[in-house]
Amino acid sequence: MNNSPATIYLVDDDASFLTAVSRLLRAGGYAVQIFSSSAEFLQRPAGDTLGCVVLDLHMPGAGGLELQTALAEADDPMPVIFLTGHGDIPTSVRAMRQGAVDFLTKPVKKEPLFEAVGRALARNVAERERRACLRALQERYDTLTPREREVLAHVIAGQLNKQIAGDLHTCERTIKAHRAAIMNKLSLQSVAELVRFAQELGVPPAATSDLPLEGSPP
Amino acid sequence: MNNSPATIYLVDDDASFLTAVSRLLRAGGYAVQIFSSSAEFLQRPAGDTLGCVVLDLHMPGAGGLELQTALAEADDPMPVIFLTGHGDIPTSVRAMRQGAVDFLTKPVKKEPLFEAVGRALARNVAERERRACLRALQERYDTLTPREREVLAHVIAGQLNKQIAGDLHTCERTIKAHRAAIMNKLSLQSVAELVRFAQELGVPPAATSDLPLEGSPP
DNA sequence: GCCGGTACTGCACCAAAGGACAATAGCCGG
DNA sequence: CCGGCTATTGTCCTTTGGTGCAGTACCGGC
Repeated sequence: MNNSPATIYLVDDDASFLTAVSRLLRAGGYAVQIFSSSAEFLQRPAGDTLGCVVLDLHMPGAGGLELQTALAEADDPMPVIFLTGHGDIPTSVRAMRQGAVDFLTKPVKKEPLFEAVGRALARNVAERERRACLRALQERYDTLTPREREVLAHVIAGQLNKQIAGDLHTCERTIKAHRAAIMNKLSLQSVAELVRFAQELGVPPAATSDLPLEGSPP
Repeated sequence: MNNSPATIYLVDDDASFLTAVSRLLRAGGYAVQIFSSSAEFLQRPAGDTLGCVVLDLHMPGAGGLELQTALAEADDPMPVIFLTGHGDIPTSVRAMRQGAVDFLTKPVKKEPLFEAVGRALARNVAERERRACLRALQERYDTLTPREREVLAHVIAGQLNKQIAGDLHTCERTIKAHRAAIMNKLSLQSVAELVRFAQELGVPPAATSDLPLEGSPP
């Protein structure tokens, strides 16, 4: 199943524990990188590989929860598994609420660890896929000129070319030109696809001055 | 803040605990209903009020986690808070993973309980709003005839009337009629709105036989 | 100063969508 | 058996959308 290189990032201040767990994980076919503090982990070269983080809770400097918070703000956050010797229920609850995949206690047995790692990696795969997809869409959107984006916003609001022209103080023909450019650049065939495209990216529809009154006031 | 009647459903097999906590919650301005077992709670008259559930973990019959699972399958699930005397970390993790709002331990202090209840109710409000919105949309969708739904699926796939007619083995005029009926019944003005409508409801676009080949093969 | 990109605009033409009016056929309940 | 609903189809006409061709204007860079 693991044809792509999955890396487990182990962060713990207990050296003997690091070696023991890393040996276990490597035996399971994972690449492992070890860090003895939060700071050390945060300074790692920013590789963009599939992986997850296994965190101790109590460490000198920033603790596990702080590190988790810091990680969550990355633009490509990896799933976090806690693995600690001195956990309590409130802490585990907080960790889970902040999105941890699991919260395990030392000494850890093989099966729960591997089960958690498996789930974490599965989640990371899904998230990465999702992000890659969004990035691809965003890249296409970025090729649009500012004016085209305005027109796009009005189109996905369901406005007619005529209305858009009114709102943007220009003529219908111009809107048609922008519209054609938009569909070309995004290589879409229909308004339906365009709406879904924008929906995915969270592009908001234009505030429609869409009162069903005939004729625009001067 | 609580102008709508929020009800807390307390489920615990310890009678003295029930009275103590219910008194505490009532003093905080909540309506409270108490149950001494999972079975008793599940047999309550199905009221549709704003509320949340506070569950003990260990009870005769179905335990808290089982009850949580059962609750999650209701069509109007209430948020769950665990409140137990004999919890451990793995159980709290499981509870949180299954969507619990919080996992508290006895004896419980006032602030964490009220904080959890507040969050649970806030979540319930948001969920109910969301569900009400979806129900409203679904109701409108339900007024469509089967044929109209087929047409809808093709429209939101971005197909032209002509193509839809081909796929449904009928003529373009008929599609236009259905389309008009759809827009009327749903009181929508544009394809863009229609696409968003369908998206919200999770109506899938029709599998488009949309190969850009001119002329349909006989 | 010329080039290229962006925005804007006009005219003409065709395709697609939508509304008005009308009609046929099947099915169901009273 | 009839009236009402759904599904279907037709014709005619108008409005919208999309495209080709053409031309103007502004702006930043080589």
